[in-house]
Amino acid sequence: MEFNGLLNTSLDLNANPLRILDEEALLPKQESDIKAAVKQERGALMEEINRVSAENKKLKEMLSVMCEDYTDLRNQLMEYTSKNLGLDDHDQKTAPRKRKSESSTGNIVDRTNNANGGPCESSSSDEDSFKKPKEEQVKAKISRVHVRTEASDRTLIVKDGYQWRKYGQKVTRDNPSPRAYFKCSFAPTCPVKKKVQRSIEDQSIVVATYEGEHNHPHPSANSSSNKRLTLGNVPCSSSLSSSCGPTTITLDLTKQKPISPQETRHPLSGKVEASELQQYLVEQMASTLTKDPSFKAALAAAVSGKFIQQK
DNA sequence: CGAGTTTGACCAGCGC
DNA sequence: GCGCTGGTCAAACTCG
Repeated sequence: MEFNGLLNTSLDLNANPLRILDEEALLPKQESDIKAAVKQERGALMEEINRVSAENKKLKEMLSVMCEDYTDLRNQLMEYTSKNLGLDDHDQKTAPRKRKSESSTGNIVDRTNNANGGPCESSSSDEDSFKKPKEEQVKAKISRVHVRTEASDRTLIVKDGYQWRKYGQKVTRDNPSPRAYFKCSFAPTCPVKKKVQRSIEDQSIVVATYEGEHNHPHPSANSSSNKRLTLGNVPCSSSLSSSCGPTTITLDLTKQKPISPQETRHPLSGKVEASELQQYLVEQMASTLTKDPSFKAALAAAVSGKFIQQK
């Protein structure tokens, strides 16, 4: 995947000495020592340009390596996902019985036939296969969505367009953040449940786990709001973050930038245009980097360090 | 007043 | 069998 074509990785750090030189060239200077000093400064600045250019090139290379790694990982995920779609039954038969929980491995069970299809649904798991004999044959589809919210926002609200009724909240053992339980209240017969809990690793990320399939149309199918998180009948799950667990998707709700309708589909749904995906990812990466104060600070320190070295 | 939320109690599965 | 834990229930409460 070629991201470089989409990215202008040049860094304008206001370090362009030519502007200064142009101004200086306009000044009438007759003393030869001044000219010599200017010459010397020009040489130093040209050297600085070379250094910055080299650094820029290095950063470009790093970025392209990152992009290649991402592409590799993505391809591996796609292969893994497509392979596993047919392996669920076998895995379940050979697996040991386990407690009903996704906490230890992060795995989430999908015991149905993946009727949602496509690379979005995935994640076979061994657990849960022998327990709950009274459980219905139609076991709920389970998918997981990671949603990035403002860190200061302590509410456990994931706006996915559906209407939810909270029926419980519990503090779990392995996460100090409470877990909220929701039922779909849009249709009385809708069996879908949702669990929402903040990520233990990153409190700004809310993890929403969906169980079941809505038996009614999306309530906001015609409205533009809430479309962003709606990835099909049940919010689509796909992830690069977990190679063997449930597929997940991380969405950044802290950005208010309007998005095009194409972006409402998950990039890995297989139907989205590759160029759109590229652009989306590049925007996400750029946004993340520019928003990161530590990245900015490190960059500023590196650049200022270079200037100080010159003096 | 109805719908939604909160929260303590209860239940069932699991490990020891 | 007991204790721990996650999931659910339902009465009390809040809010529009």
